[in-house]
Amino acid sequence: MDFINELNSSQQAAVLNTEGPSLVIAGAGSGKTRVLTYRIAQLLNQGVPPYKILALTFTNKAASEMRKRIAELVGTEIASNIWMGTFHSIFSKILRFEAERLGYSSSFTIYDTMDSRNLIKAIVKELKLDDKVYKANIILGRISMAKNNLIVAQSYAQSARIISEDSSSKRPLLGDIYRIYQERCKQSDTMDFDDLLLQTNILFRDHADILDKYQQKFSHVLVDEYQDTNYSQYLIVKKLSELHHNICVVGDDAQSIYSFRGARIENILNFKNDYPNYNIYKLEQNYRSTTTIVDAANSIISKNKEQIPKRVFSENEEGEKIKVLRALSDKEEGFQVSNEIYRLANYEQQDYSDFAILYRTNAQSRIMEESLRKRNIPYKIYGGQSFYQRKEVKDLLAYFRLTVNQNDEEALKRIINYPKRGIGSSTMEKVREIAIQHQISMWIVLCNLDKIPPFINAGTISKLQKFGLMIEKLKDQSENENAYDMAMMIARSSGIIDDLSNDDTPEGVSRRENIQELLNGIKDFSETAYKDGANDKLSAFLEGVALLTDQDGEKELDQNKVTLMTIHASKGLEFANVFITGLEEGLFPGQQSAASTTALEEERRLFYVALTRAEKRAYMSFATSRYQNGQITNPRPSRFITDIDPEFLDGCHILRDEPSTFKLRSTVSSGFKKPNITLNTPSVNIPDIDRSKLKPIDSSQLVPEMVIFHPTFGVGQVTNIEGFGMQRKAKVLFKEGGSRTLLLKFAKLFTQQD
DNA sequence: CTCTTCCAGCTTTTT
DNA sequence: GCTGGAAGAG
Repeated sequence: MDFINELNSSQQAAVLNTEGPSLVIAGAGSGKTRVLTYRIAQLLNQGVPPYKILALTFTNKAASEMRKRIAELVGTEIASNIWMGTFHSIFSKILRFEAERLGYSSSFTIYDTMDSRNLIKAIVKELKLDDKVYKANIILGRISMAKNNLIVAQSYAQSARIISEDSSSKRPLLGDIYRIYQERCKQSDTMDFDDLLLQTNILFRDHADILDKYQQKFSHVLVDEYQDTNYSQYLIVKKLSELHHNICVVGDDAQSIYSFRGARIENILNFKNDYPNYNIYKLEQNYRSTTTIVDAANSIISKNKEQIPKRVFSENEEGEKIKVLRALSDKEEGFQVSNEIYRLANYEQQDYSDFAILYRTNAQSRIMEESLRKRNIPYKIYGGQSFYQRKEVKDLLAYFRLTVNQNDEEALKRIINYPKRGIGSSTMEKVREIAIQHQISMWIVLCNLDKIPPFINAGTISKLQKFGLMIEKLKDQSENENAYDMAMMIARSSGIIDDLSNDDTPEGVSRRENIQELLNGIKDFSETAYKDGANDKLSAFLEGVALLTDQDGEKELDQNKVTLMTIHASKGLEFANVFITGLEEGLFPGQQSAASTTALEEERRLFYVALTRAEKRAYMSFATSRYQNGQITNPRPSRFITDIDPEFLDGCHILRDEPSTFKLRSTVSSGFKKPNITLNTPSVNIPDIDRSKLKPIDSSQLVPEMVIFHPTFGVGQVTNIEGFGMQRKAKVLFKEGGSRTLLLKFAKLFTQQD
């Protein structure tokens, strides 16, 4: 094991002490992945069989990266036998083995977030509830949080705290929705993402023999990014390692940035209580960044209260100070950033791939993009819609899902009328009604249309039957044909290929390319599986693909392009030069975070993540005026800039100028711009209009404070006008119905005749 | 049943 | 400023 000598002493300790509970605190840039991979290699060297090692990550990317690096140390064959993957993929594998115990079949399909949301919308509609109150996103969020905390529908309905929360938010029936949602998932033989963890917990809780089997099986459990685990994940890991106690968690509490999706920083903070005889290893030497960057990052993160004590340091050169850039507007911010990139690229021979522009929200990317394009700087935006989220890809995948699992209701609803077969929503509502009456899935209804009283006219019935027969036939063939042949057959016989080939717009061409890419991927899968003697059927492909997101990032990364991404997406990456943009109060830290200390601490950790991405140079930029949601705002510079010790900053004098500049600016702007009124309650002060004397008014004549009449919303007063031409909008406070923004291109407005 | 029109909403994101 | 969904028209 020569590689041990490449490690520093704390890294060595973390790699070599493989027995008992271990907590590895891995500061930013401290060689975390290296320690984790070497530790696994060390276990293998000690004679632990690869199939007894369970290594859990959050992303597929992290898992495949680690597998690759372990393969370099111990060979592909051994590396491929380690149980290494995301929480979701590993436990969906186990759930498929044990599905019958829970009342699912081993070929259950997986609902993505969109499927879950659509199902909730359908349930809200069926219950005839107001979808303005029962908003799908809120309900989904509540259900997801409940599941992540192991609160099943039954306990949800019994919890006093939850009942009072839901009744005070005027959603007393949320528990019923949760129960029906879960029943429907079960009936459809589907699990959502949270189920993969929740059902694993239920499996281990209710079936001691199964828990015992996996406790025996996994002699060593390792968890990456432990600070990002939620309660459900925490408990699975805890139970699995109860027998051998060989649990090793790696993470950095200072980089916990996912509480909004259920992550609990307490899991890592309280590790010492869960495993009192634990060993702690602190990887504190940062090999990535200059001392300036590391020290500046320390100076800001030290303001957080809840932390595991550590002292991250760097032995690299001091490097340049962090440059602060002030811009007059969001556009100018983009201009300054791209100018600086242009300068460094052309006069200091830096590659474009050495730059990253980071931002808090995706909405900020557009303006950055525009300024880079004007300067002819090549760039690549990460994030946004991933390949598997695209409509055409999801459509084809829905056919695959239905072929494998006919009860998959969301897949059925998605494709029964795509391509168009004349089966509309009213027909589907009838089918759903029958399904509810008989407590059966919609697919069973489709299979028994002949026995059903004639609610539906004969023509539509035959359309439904034709669709059912097509799926039935595909199902039969899928048991013999390989995934690729099946996929081609489905793409053709469903009519998807015909439908897309009629579209020669750029979007249509891109859709065809995406379908082709998916088909290529399946071909690859089939061939590899056949070569390896593995299952090459469509169902096997689907099991793997349901939990995939972007994997095609790698080919793009080696191109010479500037990287644009959210700070969240940048976690784990590094760049020579990093621009942290939009450092303004209300944006970063966000408006929402200002109220609570914990939220603010998380924003601060997010800032810490952003800053520690930089190897050589870091920039922090802010604008004194910015469009947010189509509204112009005059934000103040972020506290994150002012909180950093000024000795690390270059150009912080512009901050000292800021208060007066800001005051001046806001006085000037208030001279021509009325403050935005966002009251939801009608104001009594709006004068009435004599509705018998109305005359139409052209949008160009509209001015703030004018009282107008809208055919739908009635009398209101203009509070704000903005935009030009087609985009011109007016914000109007109506006597009844609160404030609304009207696009003047469409709105027909009237005013009183003089 | 399908297409157009008209808004409302809007952190972060993996699986 | 863009997108997705709902409502209303064809």
